[in-house]
Amino acid sequence: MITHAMEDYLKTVYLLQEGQEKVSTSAIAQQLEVSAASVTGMIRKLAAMGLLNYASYQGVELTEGGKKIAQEIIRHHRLLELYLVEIMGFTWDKVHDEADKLEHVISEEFEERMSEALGHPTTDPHGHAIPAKDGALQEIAYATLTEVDAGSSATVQHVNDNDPEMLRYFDQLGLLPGAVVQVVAKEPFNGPLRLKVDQTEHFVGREVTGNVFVSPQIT
Amino acid sequence: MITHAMEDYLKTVYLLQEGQEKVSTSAIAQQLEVSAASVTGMIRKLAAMGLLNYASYQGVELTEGGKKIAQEIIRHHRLLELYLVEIMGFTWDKVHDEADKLEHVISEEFEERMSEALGHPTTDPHGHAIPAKDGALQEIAYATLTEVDAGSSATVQHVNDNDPEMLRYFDQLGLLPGAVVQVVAKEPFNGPLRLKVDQTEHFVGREVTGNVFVSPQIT
DNA sequence: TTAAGAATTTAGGAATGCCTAAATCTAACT
DNA sequence: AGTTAGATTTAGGCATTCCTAAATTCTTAA
Repeated sequence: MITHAMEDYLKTVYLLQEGQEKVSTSAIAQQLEVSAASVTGMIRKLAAMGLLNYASYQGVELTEGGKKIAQEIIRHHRLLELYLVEIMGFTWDKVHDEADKLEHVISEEFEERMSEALGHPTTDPHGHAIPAKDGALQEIAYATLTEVDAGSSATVQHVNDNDPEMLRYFDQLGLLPGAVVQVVAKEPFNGPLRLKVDQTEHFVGREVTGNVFVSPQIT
Repeated sequence: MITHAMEDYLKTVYLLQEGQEKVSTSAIAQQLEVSAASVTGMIRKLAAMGLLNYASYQGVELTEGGKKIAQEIIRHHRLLELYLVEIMGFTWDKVHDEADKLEHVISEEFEERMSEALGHPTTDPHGHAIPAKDGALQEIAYATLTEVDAGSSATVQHVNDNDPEMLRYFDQLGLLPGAVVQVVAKEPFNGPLRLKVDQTEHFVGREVTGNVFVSPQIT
C-alpha cells in the first residue's frame, strides 16, 4: 500500500531528479523538512517496493514504477492549482498549500473532471507543465532571471510556487508567466537587478530573481 | 492537535447522538468499522482533550467543543457532496466516498468558496441539512418509508448515502429528495412494499425502504 | 438472587512515520 | 596514506491508530 508520505517522497525525488542523475538523501531531507535519518528509512522502504533504486551513500533514482506514481501526483497538484485559481477564484499565492493536501486524496474521476473543466490544460498558474494522463513530464531547464545579462530581455516561463509572500510580490511586479522583462542593469556585489516590466522599473533583489525562470526573448 | 481519525470519531458521535442522549461504544465501532477496543482507546483520548464527556460503560456525549468540530466536518462533507454533483458533474452515488476523504483536508477558504459557488445552499444531494458556518444542525427525525401505512402518501426528505449501489437503485426508482411516493400496499411477513412513484409502480424490499426517510404528505 | 450473555475495557502487540544521538562511511586535503 | 569534515546510516524511542484475546462490568431473565 502506498501512503501519503511515500507519495510525497516520490514526488520530491522526481522534481529533484530533473537535470541530475542521482538525488542525495540530504537534498530530499531539506526539501521535505525532515531529518536525513527519516529519509534513509523511507528510502529503504521505497526501494524494497521497487519504486526506486538505491545504493548506500550513492543517492537515489526512481524506477519506472516510481516515476509513474510521481507523475500522477504532480499532475494532481498542478491541475488542482489551476482549478483553484481558474474555477474557484483563489489567488495564486494560496493554491500551493491547498494542492499539497488535496493531491493525495482526490480520485481519478476528480482529476479527470478538473481536467475537462479546464479544457485539458498544459501549464499551471506558475508556468509549470502539467503532465499528461500517462505521459512523461519533461520540464525544460530554463535560466533564472538572475543570470540574464544586463541589457537583455527575457520572457518569464515559470516561477517557484512555494513561498506565498514571494508570489504576491511577483504579482505586484508583474513577473507572471508570459511576461516580458528587460534587465536594465545589475548592481555589483550581488546587488539588485534593475528590471523593466510593463514600462515600469523596479529594483529587485537576487533572492527573488533566482526564483524566476526565463527564456531569452525572441526579438 | 486534532487528527483525521479524531474528526471521524467526532462526526460519527454527532450523527449517532441525534435523538439519543448517550452513544455507546459498540454503536461507534459498528459505524466506523473498527473494533470496540479501538473505540474505547480513542474515546479516552478525546475525553482527555475535553471534546466529549465519558464515563466507563455509560456511553459518550459530545461537549460544546466537540460538537463544534463535528459540525464543521459535517458542513465540509455535505458542501463537498453538493459541489461534486452540481459543479463538477459527479453522479450522486460517488460523492460520499470522495467527500469522506476531502472533508478532512480542505481549508476554510475552500469551504467558503464552495458555499458561494453553490449560493449558500442548505441541503445536500441526499436531502441532508448543511449546517451553517457556525450554526447548529438540527436534523428532524423523519420516519422511514417502511413505516408508512399502506394507502398513504409521503414526501421523500432524505436518503442514506453510504451505499452507492443503493443510491443508483433510488435513482432508478425515482426515490429522490422531494419526490412523492404512494405506498399502495405492504406485503406481509416483511415482504416488499408496493410503491407508486411518478405514476410507475415498483415492488421494493424493506431493506431499501428503511433507508428512505419521509414526511407525511400534505394533502 | 444469581448466573448466563452481552457490552465494554484492559493488556499486549503491530505498522507507520517521525525524531535524536551515535556510529560509520566518503571524499578532499595535506 | 592519514586526518578530518560532512554526509549517511544505524539504533533506540515516541506517538498514532489499529488489532486480538482476556478480563471485567452490566443487564436480564430464570
